[in-house]
Amino acid sequence: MAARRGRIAHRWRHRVRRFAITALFLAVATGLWHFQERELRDGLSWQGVTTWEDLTPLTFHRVLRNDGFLVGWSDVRVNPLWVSYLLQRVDDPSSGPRPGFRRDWRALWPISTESYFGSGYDRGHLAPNYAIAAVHGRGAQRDTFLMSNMSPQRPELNRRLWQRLEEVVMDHFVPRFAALQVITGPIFPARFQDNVLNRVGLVEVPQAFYKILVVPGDEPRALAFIMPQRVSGDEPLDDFLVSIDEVEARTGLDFLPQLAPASAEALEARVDTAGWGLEAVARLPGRF
DNA sequence: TTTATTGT
Repeated sequence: MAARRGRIAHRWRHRVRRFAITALFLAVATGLWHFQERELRDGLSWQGVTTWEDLTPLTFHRVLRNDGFLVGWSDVRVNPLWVSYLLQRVDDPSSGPRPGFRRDWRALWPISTESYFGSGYDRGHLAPNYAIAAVHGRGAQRDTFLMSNMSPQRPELNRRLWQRLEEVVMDHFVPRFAALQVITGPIFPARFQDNVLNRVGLVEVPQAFYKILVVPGDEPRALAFIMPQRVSGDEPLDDFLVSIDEVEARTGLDFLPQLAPASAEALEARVDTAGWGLEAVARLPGRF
C-alpha cells in the first residue's frame, strides 16, 4: 500500500516537472517572438507603429506585417486603416512586371479580386507597387498586390492625382532627403451609419485618402495631404495640404506615437512646406 | 506598364 502511494506521488512529481518545463519553454518562446516582432515592426515604422487615439470598433485594427511595409487592418471597415513604409534613395530605381492581385487569407473576410468588377472603383494600392518594388525588392512588390493593401478609389483619383503624388514622392522627395517615412490610408465619413452600405463587395468605400510624409531625423519635417474621391486629376498637389493633426482628427489614429511631445507639437500642428520644393512639382502632368 | 478597367 505504502509502496503504491509512493509510486503515484513519484508519477505526479514527474508530471508537474514536465509541465513546468513546457510552460517555461512556451513563455520564453512567446517572449522571443514578441521581442522579434516588435523589432521588425519598429524597423518598418519610424517613431512607433500607428495606433488608435481612442479604442473603438471603428479604430480597432490588427497589424499585418508584410515584406517592406506594415498594414493596420480593420475587420469592421474591411480596409487597411493605414499602411506604413520607409523609402530610401536607391541608385537605379526600377521594378519588375506587375505580379497580379491576390487574396490575403489573413483578412477575416473573403475579398476577391473580382468584387471590384463593374463597381466603378479601382483596386487602389495604398503601399504603392513601384516605390516598394524599387526600394524593397520583388518579394515586397508581390505583397503590395495583396487585397489587404487595396482600397476602392475612383479612377480619376487613383490613376491621375494619387499617381502624381506617388511619383513626386519617389522621384523628387526621396532623392532630395535620402529617406522618407510614409503613412497612408483611407478616411471615412464621420458617422458610420451614413456609409455602412457604401461598399464594394464587403469593402467599405472611403470618402477620401490621406498621405503623410516624414523626413526622419533629429529635426524631422512632415507634409500631409487629404485627397477626396471626386477629383479631376489635374489639380495642383498643394491644394490638398493639411496638418497631421487634421488627419488624426479625421481618422481617430495616432501617428508617430513615440515622438517626444515637444517635437510632435511642432511637427503635427502646422502645415510647413519649407524645404520640400513642392511648388516646383505640384503641377507636373500625370503619366496616364 | 511608376495607374487600372473596359472592351476588342
